[in-house]
Amino acid sequence: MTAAPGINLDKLGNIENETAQEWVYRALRFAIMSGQFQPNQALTIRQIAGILNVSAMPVREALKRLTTEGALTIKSNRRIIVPTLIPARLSELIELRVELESFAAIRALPYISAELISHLEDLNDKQNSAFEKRDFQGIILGNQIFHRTLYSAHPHAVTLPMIEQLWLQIGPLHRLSVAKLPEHYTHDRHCDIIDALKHHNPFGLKSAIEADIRESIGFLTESDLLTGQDENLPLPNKDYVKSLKK
Amino acid sequence: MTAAPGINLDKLGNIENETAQEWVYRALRFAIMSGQFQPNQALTIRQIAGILNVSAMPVREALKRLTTEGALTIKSNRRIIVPTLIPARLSELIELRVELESFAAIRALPYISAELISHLEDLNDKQNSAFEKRDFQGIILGNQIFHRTLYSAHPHAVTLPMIEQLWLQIGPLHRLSVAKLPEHYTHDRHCDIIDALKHHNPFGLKSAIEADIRESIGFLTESDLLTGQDENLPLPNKDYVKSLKK
DNA sequence: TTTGTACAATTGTGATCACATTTTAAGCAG
DNA sequence: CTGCTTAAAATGTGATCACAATTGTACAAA
Repeated sequence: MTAAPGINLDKLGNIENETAQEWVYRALRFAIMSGQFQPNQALTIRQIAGILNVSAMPVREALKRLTTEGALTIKSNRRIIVPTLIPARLSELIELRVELESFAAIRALPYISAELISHLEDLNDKQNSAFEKRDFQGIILGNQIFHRTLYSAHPHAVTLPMIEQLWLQIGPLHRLSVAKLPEHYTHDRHCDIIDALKHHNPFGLKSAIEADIRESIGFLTESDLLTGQDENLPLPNKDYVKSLKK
Repeated sequence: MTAAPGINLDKLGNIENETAQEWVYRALRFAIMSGQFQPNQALTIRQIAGILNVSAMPVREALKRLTTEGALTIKSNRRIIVPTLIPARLSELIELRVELESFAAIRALPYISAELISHLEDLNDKQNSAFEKRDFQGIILGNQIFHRTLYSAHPHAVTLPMIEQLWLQIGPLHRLSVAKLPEHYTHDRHCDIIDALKHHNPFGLKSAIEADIRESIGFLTESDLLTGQDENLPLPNKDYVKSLKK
């Protein structure tokens, strides 16, 4: 944990042969996905470089990559900020999460082994204990590891990178959603998921995944949202269509 | 069109206030998506910089971004190449395309206007004339514009960037698939799509989209594939799961 | 207190250089 | 012609500098 005005950034352990740029990218990605950045927060190259003790070069490449993934936004003045989600966009992201994660789970179903199921049960136990301890970070990460482990069972899971991209885009709201979770948490949907896996039941799996997603963040669409407009949301716009008509 | 050993790269027109990096990114992305690069082809920073007449800096950022999107692959020796798709992976990408594009089309359905439908008909006419002229580039781009226009009808189409990411990943095979298209082309699926739009029929829309995708590239999975193994395909692997078990 | 202006600091971008590693080419022996 | 060694060229990465544009701040005028 590093102290800096407004930026809360962990230094991740180095992987051998890893470039500095890759390391910075992982650190920033981890921070965003676990909800450590606030919406509308500005990220500057030199500041991050100072915190992570590298030159500006690796940082700017990492920021550009995250911008491409929709995790960050470049404003018109070229400043890089954490995007603010408008409700309509968040709603679309959640619908897409339901679609993609159901798809990935059902695709992984044929590859689920008994060992993997017991492993998922372990992961779920850990997350439940994190929940009891009100360890928000543990809840967020535990939930991601659970889902990632499930979808990764498929040997060619091309869907997983896209799902993680959605997690990234919703990331800045994650801390808020987890803080509000106890109000909406009624049933352990992960158990439903595991049950569906045990019975090789694709329909039950799909509905359990959907319920898990909606109960964890779906309620955010109805209120609670920072409604600050973002001038540079990378939205596919009607202007594009109009320009084609001309 | 620029002459260079093995690299066929158009210079796109500049957009006002566009950074050099963004311009290079668009040019490379366009080239990949329209199938101008061969699988396994190496792309070097200095060579591209020379062709586009910019310094190395914008090029490396653009290449990094495309790597993040799965459009390019970094080999273990850090060289950047156009990835070679193994059949299993291509098959997964096609399934995901069907899923995502059906989803995007149905989501766009409520926003379809009469003008948009007539515009889609125009686009389809253009593509058909490109087909008669055996203009491969025109077929590829026309098909993408048709689909992009349809999905963009939704004002918050968060799905479109992901769909384009899939097009990017399949890009290197596009030229091959279009060249083989006449053998498999039997019916104008775009007309089916437009009909479904006119009747506000989501089920017909979904099946038309699916048929369109499968008939355009689906047959590639059965043969024709360069089966050269790629040592660094960014596959979510079982090793990850195993390492979690440990 | 509020408003306006000039100056200083900060920002992202692009270019260039140094360096370790890898690839290619050349040279030579068999 | 083949196989091996060695030198030269090329490559990606990281650091640093210059520059235009933006932002922040201090100070003066109302």
